[in-house]
Amino acid sequence: MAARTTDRRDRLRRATVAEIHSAARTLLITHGAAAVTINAVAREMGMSGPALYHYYSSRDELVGAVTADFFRELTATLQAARDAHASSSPARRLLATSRAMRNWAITHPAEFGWVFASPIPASQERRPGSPRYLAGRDFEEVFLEQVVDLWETAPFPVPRPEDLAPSLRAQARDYAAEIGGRLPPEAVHVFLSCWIRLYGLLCMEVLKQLDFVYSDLEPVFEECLRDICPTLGLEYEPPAPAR
Amino acid sequence: MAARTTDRRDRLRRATVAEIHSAARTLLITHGAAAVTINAVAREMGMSGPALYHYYSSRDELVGAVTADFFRELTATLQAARDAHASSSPARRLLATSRAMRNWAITHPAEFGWVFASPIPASQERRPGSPRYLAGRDFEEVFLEQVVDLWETAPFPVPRPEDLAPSLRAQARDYAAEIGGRLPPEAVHVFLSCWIRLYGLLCMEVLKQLDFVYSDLEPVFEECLRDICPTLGLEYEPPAPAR
DNA sequence: AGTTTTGTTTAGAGGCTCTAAGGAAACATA
DNA sequence: TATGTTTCCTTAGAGCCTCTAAACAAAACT
Repeated sequence: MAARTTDRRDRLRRATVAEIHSAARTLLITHGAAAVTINAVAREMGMSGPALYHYYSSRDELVGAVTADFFRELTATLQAARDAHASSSPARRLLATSRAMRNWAITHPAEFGWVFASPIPASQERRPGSPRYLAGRDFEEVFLEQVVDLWETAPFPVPRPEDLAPSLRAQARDYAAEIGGRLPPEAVHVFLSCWIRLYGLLCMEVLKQLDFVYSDLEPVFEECLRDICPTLGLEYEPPAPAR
Repeated sequence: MAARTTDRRDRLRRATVAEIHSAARTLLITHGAAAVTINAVAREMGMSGPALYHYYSSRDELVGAVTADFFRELTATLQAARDAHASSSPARRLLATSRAMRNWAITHPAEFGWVFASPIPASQERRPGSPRYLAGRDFEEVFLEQVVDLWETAPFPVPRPEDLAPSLRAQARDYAAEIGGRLPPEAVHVFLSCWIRLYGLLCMEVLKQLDFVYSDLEPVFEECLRDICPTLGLEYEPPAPAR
């Protein structure tokens, strides 16, 4: 039976791919990004180097696939946080989602750093259609959808169109179209302002650009959240104390 | 005469070091960070690879030295911008310095990216005392000194100490001590909040983390400046139009 | 049973970092 | 001026990497 054996092959291939990713991740965590080489990954799983080229056509492609994995894991974590607060207020839900993001970042520093200070920046894997790109979209969507929800139920204040710089307005309009017009350009701009602050802070934390002064950035992060809340018309609430 | 010939040797050595840095920079700009290898740099200047090990004991050390170069160049640019506005208001001076930073970043994307998304993150060159570390200090100092000046002539509002999270207060106090007590901890915190926003935005721009929506970040940067100004008790002024 | 597809292996070309050993020039000194 | 020393640079090579090519085993299809 063609279908069954194809299935079986597929299963084996999938298992191998999973093992490759797992080996790569182990190497990343234990020996850093530079240690994730085709040869080392193969060695880790008792194979000889060139065999991996039957699964990925280059090291960059492997890196991109692993990155997409991490992205998806982060996205799933965010969705779980969101769902755990499905019946809370939008403010509490968005705060929980944001905190889940930082929590994943600091509990998975190697993975987060790998994704965001990617060793493979402008090359192959950032083009539309790549696994990495698609995973990034889904990630972003978790926040976007909550802001859309917010916008529809309790619209936050936005600047007048004429107060936005022309080039900014054009770019916001393009993006608004790209997300299916779920937000008007001005609301897109507010969303992105918040996003930049949140995301920027995490990137700096993970790139250790603030080490020279702050080692514990949790209160800085909370302050950032507190700052952002009014922009989205939300009421800040401190995190639930550890239980 | 011993002194003269030693001088001569020193001069030659310095010239070679300069040529090494220049070759490395050319490679960085034209072929990206990965192309800056010991071998390629040597080849670029008609030498054979191992010769470079008479100047730097490892690739990492060369990378660190070049990074420090870039840092110093950026710092000099900032100082020039500051000095060009020596007689302007503190607000105008600080805005000019900030804009000079972004200007250097976008006119030298390879160098800025090299410095901030450093290919050599936690390793050797980030320890205190390294060229890279010292250069980073001088860089930071350009902004710090202006904020100190501001604090002394027109103190900006700061949170009450009891409004800062305890761990934050402790960290701010340490840093305040490190800069010779020129700012009280609360003012340190305000300074750093601004710094994080400015610097974070530039890092994200240069890491192309915002490409998915904004390609021209100039207006976003201006908006960030406008946002920061009141925090430091300054009046925002738009940039002088290009002449 | 024979053919194709798939997964793997070894061999190897060409790159990299970095060490080791040797030669040549410039300098210091008798 | 002749001799020793320091400095700079070379080639050789070990060991890592990516990636290609060719050979071979095994499973799947016909």
